[in-house]
Amino acid sequence: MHFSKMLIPTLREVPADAEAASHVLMLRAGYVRQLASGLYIYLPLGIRVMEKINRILREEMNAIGAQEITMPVLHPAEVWQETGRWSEIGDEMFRLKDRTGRDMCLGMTHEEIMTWLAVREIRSYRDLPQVWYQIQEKLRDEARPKSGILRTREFLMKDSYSFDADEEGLEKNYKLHADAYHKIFSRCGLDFFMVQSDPGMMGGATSHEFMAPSPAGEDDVVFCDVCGYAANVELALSNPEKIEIMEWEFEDVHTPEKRTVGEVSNFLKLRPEYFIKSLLLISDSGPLLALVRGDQELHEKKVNRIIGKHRPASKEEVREILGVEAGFIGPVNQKLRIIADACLQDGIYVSGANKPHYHSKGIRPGRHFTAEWHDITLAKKGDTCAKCNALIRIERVIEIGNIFMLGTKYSAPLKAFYLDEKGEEKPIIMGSYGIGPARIAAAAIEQNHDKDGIIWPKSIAPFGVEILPLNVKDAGTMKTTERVYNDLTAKGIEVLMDDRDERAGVKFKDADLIGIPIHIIIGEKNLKEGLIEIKDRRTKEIMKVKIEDTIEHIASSW
RNA sequence: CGGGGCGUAGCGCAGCCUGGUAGCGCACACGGUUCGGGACCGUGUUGUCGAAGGUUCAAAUCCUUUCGCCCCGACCA
Repeated sequence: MHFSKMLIPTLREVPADAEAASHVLMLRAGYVRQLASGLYIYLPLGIRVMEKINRILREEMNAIGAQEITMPVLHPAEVWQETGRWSEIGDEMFRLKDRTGRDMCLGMTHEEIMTWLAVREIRSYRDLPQVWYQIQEKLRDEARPKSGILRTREFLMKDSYSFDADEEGLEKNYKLHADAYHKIFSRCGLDFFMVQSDPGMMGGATSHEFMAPSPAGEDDVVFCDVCGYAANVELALSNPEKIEIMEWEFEDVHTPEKRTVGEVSNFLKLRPEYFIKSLLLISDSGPLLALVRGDQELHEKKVNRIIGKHRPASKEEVREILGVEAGFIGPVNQKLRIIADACLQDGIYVSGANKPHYHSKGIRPGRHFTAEWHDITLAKKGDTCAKCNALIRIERVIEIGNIFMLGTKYSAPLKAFYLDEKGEEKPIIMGSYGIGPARIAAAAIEQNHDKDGIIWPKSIAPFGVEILPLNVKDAGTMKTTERVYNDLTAKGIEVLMDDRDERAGVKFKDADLIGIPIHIIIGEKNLKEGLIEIKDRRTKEIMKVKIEDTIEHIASSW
């Protein structure tokens, strides 16, 4: 491919709207352009990268017996109404009506439609298992598109769905997908790992996410380097730092105008770890008190799993329900249901005395109050592993893939049943598995770039080699360039030739920005000695090689 | 949806506070010199100042409304 014939609009300056490294570099190097918030145009270089990634996806999916099909992006509402998600999902779903007034939506995922197909085409246990996948656009009206192509409103997704007769079948397909995903992300040159995750609105019991470490990510993951425990902080279990137990006697202490843990802690000269933070929550079944240690944060999703939908009470509600101002509430003598973080079972604490401007010191959990004990705090630095007690690590990551065991969540309401060997009707057991190719590309850049530009892993680079003839007006240079270009092309290596009549500096800068892993530099001085240069984009090391040995050198480093 | 920031030439920005003929750099066009890390000199082209309404003799600038984009948070199959 000739550079001069390709649309590669590189930018010298950093676009004002871009923040994340991958976003800045994809714009500057001419891979994408933004149409509107969360909507991107992929330019020729961008398409090449996406196609490289998609090819790897297809190869690995086909290798586990998955079959590619395609699904419409426009869906009738009825299918989504049958599973209840039409009403469960809010503004994130793009909805519209067709000309006859029929409710429609744009597909944000395809469980319903895949199941719809399974309902019609799978009758017998003999038809199972099946794994179907597609690489198609998904549309979601994201509350906040961000970081370039990392979170967009329209995006490509490889989504596969497994259909099995029983749980063992599902587990097998789940494992096959987990293994395939490991291969896919390794082949794409990513640093990644698999963690336990919260199934969220997908439903189902077990799910894992594949995460690529990067400061541009949106999730935090807890790791234990000792036992290997890895989980999204959305559900990660951990033990807060242990504290020395103080043998205080129970007493009420005057704490005028001191309301927050910070204020009381300063006033009494006691570390926040010795406080119980009492929070009044309003759930569907009424008000209740949630207790966490003073240095901990309540984790809403964990609480959600215990009491269902809830919200924090307003200041007025606290006064109405508990009869005291928010800063002075505590667990002692409460008639409300109390859920408390498990770490509070041990120790002696300070908390609100349930009367204005007083706190109680010497509160002994179990004696002065009782509660339902759960892990309801957000895992944080300094906590120890819930499994092996080693110190945990927290890392920021980009979610690049996920796998869910769905069970019968979709097959039951949509009536996707099959007949087993005994002629009994049973629901199909399903799994769903997603990968975002654009996130692979973005994560690859986040993990592989330097101040000069992108450094693509070979497997997903838009071209294998870029040739830089420094002076296109020199006949000798161009003769050698053509020769090398043709030889490499004949070897099946994709080559970008910078045939523009530009100064050498411009070509070097653009080549570094674009990030093709190997550059072949052809200049007049070296040519006189029969040499060309091969440069490694990552290390910037340059090797001078005889013209006739070029192909061999490239091939051997492939 | 809450908080913050920004919309002026293709890109990056100044001008706004204190109203008075819209600027700078890059890019682009032409001429010349240059030619291995985003060259230099000269000449030139490019704008509904996001939009609407208002105040004023006069609005990029002040006021009101509105739209868009970015960041933080909430949310995120």
